[in-house]
Amino acid sequence: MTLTVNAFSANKAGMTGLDKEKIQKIISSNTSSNFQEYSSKQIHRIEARIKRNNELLSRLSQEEIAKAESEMNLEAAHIEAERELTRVKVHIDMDAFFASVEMRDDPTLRSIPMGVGTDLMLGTSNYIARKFGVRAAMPGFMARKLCPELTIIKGDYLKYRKESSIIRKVFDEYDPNLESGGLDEVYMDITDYVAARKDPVSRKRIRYRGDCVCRLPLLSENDAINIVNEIRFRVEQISGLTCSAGIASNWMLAKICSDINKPNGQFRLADDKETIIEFMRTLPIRKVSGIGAVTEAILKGIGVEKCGDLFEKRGIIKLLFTELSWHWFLRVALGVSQRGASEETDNCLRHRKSISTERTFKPTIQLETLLDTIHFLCADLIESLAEGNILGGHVATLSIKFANFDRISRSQSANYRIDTVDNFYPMMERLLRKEMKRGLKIRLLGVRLSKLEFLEKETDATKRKSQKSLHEFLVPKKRLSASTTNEDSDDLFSDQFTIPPSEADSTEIPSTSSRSTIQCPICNQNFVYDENGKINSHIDECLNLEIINKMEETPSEAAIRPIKQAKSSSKSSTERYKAFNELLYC
DNA sequence: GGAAACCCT
DNA sequence: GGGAAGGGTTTCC
Ligand SMILES: Nc1ccn([C@H]2C[C@H](O)[C@@H](COP(=O)(O)OP(=O)(O)OP(=O)(O)O)O2)c(=O)n1
Ligand SMILES: [Mg+2]
Ligand SMILES: [Mg+2]
Ligand SMILES: [Mg+2]
Repeated sequence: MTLTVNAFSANKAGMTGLDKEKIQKIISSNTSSNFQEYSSKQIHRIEARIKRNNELLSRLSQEEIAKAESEMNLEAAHIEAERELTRVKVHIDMDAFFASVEMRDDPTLRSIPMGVGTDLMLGTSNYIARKFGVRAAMPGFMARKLCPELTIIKGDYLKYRKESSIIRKVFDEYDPNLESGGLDEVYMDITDYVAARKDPVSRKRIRYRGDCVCRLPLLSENDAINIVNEIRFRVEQISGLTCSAGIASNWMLAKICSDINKPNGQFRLADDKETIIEFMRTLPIRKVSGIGAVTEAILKGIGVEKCGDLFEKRGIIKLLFTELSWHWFLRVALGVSQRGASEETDNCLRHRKSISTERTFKPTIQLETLLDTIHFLCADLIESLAEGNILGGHVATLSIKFANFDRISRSQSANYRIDTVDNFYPMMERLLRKEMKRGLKIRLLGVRLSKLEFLEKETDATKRKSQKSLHEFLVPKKRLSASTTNEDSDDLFSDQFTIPPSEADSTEIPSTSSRSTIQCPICNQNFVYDENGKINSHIDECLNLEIINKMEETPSEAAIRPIKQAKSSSKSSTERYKAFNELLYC
């Protein structure tokens, strides 16, 4: 049996038609034996699972399988009865997000292959680099072998986070209850918006600063496709960044669709059962969010490669997997989202569940240095709590990665609130000392707080959506009504972008207005009405200035960075973190 | 409750 | 020579 575990999913956007053999060769020939052993261990584990599955399978009688299959048929009928085809679900995902931001801000990067990250790891790459096989989650040094010309930019996480909040204001207008999946993507339900928008809306151009591409004013139609085009267009105007969208009757499908015409494109999957089932029939399972490298390999081990196979093999699947899993697999196969009469009473806004920080460094066994490292990590984490209105946590976890890449975690609950270095560090120290007895070199340490307590302020910014679980992906949670969502008082664009769908943007000159002067909605400067071009370009500049100001509002020191070194306010910490800093790779 | 193995960006 | 960092859920004990 030859097992393939694809660490990288096949055919990522912008990576079709690549010489995968050649790329794989270059990757393997640059893999250290250390990492190779780690990968082999992973593969062996999966092989063992596949073998076990096959043994279980060989002991099953045809009757048992037939019975399971008919039970699945029943289940499928239930799912089918709940198939929801009337919602307009949209997934929007920024194109090469981190890389696009860097390209926007430095024109010299626009025409060359580049990646964002470090020599050790890339967070993403631009589409030029993808042609060489360079992609997210690939070490920078490997990427250089594939593409010697590659420029690697160290990212600025704070910048991306700010960018994320800027574009989200556009999405918010179309669905105030949108759910976020990471910095660069959102899940929306624009059914109500589409229904509410009766008349075409004309919007004036808002040019992003710099020499980005600008387009003419937009006059949008009112169907889903045009509205999503409009959303993407406005995102580009406000940010200078492109995105791609998927439109379908549920989020699982929409997410898959947003990748189809990436970059800067969109795809709509028709909302009828036949189209959906045919779409799923030939769709590689890995495309589904929630099916990763391991599940792909395990399913392949029982002959499942396409989502359609999940239905074909439903009998054995029911017998080999947990109920949650087989149920979800079945829904995936059918491409079904349900929206039953019984909705979860549960919320849709939720607090984050944990906060963590970790560092990779040159493997060491020196206790002092390691202790200083966790001291730094603890201090860093405690310091970052305020930003998220977190008071502290009741569970502290130490994460260790040994030189051979094996990872363990050790956690401890407390009946008091862990909220200072003084009541955090000692716990971590104790846990670390215990594990040091193994006498193994360590390459990463991390600390985490969970069971968090929050400073209860009614600001939505402190809350976040839960990650969609297998089940939730297909069964949407009940949404808050729009009226329960508060306006951010410090929202720069609150005047511009909270206008009901039927009205035009305030950046557009009201055609019904007979006033002879008009006020810039941002700086309140007055303009004579017929100086049309003048006010428009003024507002452009004003808006752009706002964005720039906002970016500069928080100094780069303030929050998360991709790689943070130990810096300190006091001399003693400078000394304390010295050895640790020297071991940091970046 | 704790730990590991998945998953996602 | 070198393989990240942040967050989540599910499963097993
Ligand atoms: N393993 C990963 C994957 C992603 N990211 C970061 C960098 C990406 O820019 C951003 C968004 O992830 P996407 O998966 O959406 O990838 P991109 O936006 O970069 O590219 P695409 O155009 O394929 O969406 O998250 C990361 O740090 N590490
Ligand atoms: Mg993206
Ligand atoms: Mg994304
Ligand atoms: Mg997947």
